Amino acid sequence: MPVAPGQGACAFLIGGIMMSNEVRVRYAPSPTGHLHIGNARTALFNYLFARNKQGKFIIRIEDTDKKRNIAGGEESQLKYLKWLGMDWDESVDVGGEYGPYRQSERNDIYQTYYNQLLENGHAYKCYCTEAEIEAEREEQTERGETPHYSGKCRHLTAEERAKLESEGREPSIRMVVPEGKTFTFNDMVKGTVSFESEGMGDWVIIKKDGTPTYNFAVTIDDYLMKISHVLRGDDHISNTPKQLMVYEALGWEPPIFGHMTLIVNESRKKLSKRDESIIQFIEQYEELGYLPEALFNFITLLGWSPTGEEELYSKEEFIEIFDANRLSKSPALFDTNKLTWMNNQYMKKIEVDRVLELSMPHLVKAGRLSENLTEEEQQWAKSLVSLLQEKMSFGAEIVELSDMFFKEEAEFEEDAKEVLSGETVPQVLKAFSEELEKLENFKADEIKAAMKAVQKSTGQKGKNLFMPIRAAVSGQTHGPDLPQAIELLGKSKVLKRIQKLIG
RNA sequence: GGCCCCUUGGUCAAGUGGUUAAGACACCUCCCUUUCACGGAGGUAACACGGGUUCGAAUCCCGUAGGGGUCACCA
Repeated sequence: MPVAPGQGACAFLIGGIMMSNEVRVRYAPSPTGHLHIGNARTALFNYLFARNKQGKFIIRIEDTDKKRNIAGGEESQLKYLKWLGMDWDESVDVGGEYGPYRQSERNDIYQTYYNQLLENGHAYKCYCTEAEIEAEREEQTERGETPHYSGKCRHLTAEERAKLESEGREPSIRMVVPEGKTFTFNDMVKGTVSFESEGMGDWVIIKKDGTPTYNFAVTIDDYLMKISHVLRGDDHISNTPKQLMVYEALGWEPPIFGHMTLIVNESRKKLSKRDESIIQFIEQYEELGYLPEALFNFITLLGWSPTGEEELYSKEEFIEIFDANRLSKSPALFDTNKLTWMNNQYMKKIEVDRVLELSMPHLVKAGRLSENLTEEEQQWAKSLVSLLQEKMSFGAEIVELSDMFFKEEAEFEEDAKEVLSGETVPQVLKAFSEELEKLENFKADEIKAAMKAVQKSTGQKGKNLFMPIRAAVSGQTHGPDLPQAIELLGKSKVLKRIQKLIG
């Protein structure tokens, strides 16, 4: 069966031996910052694709721009990939047979190949200075042309080169862009995409400082690391022809490319790091007490959809059902609202102890609890979390949800004031406080019984019974299960609040 | 501006020539619960526009409009 160009073969014959073409994909972060949701999604789809195909998932660190690398960037990237639940087969930390996995350690490798390109005439040294190029660009712009390098160093003679070098000029190396050529590839998500070489301009593959540029390093590495599919963000699509021309110049078979849409913000633009409408770093979600499995689930459903109607999946299920053909072609907006809902779905299902773990740091930070709790306090905190668990969307929410339990006095909302102005309220509260006084243990079931007693003695029931009590005790008309909330509040605080109202 | 890509409810989205155009979030209503919440049942709401092709188009083709991406010795 013939295979479409650029499709790559699933299997091919070498010397009569059937070699299976293993799926090898990579996530290639540049350690310039923390793990971003957009990058996390790219990593996630690569991971899912690899695991679904029983292939390899590789992480390569793209640190060719020394100026932009930040301390701890690499560790942070790996840490949060792991936190989200991913694991990998080859990388800087676990090694692998195609290393090194840090581009800054592969300079000698790049050298081999740019020398090859220099020799076969696909690349040349360029002695232009930054100022010269800038001037050229300005001229072109003034003339209304699309700025691109003119290629003036392309045909330098050996003498001219020697002269420029004797002036102390450091060369960069540029790719010779073939004229009148169309680069076409079959994109896994977009279908057939093509670019004309016209107007591209001979681009730099090696900077003056000797380090490779992104498009060059990526090509060499992807090939040498036997990457079978390059699944990356849409913003890389216009880099593809540059990379294709390197593959071609070196006589290599390119991988299959797939360009996934970007995640956009509320104004439908690519997320910028400065965007404040959306929390952008995975680290921040961890800090806020989100669940990694929920985030994993949510991000996977951004730009990809399963066949059925179910939306909640575990990592294992996603691996099972992942199909790159179902990647969306149009950009997705990050809907915080839905993430919140989804995280709550997971929150309701996990063990109380885990919710407690997610909540404690926030209670401590808010000054509600101290770090070292007595056995009794620990128990109380656990009950509190357990009571609020089903309402929590993420850990940090515990602070506002538990507000009423930490205030000496209730703060009354408008609705609550209205409830408390009811005619029958005083008698209900009075009766209730008398019932509470009698209680030995002050446990939820006793409290519930006390309410029952109040109902009998006052004749008030339903809303007329519960709302005044809730409002008096919490200052609100909404909240968690009343008897339990009252138990947690504690006898003295509850009585004090009620007595204050009935004078 | 050049090049490339995209366009189904407010949002995420299913849909691959014939459907009453799924489902989820959000919103609204009702039911359940002696309160609240949970849960359950309903509801409002979409194929950007204009031409073709076809017996038939959200689906195919061509335009138009809108949006986005990218144009570095950044990745």
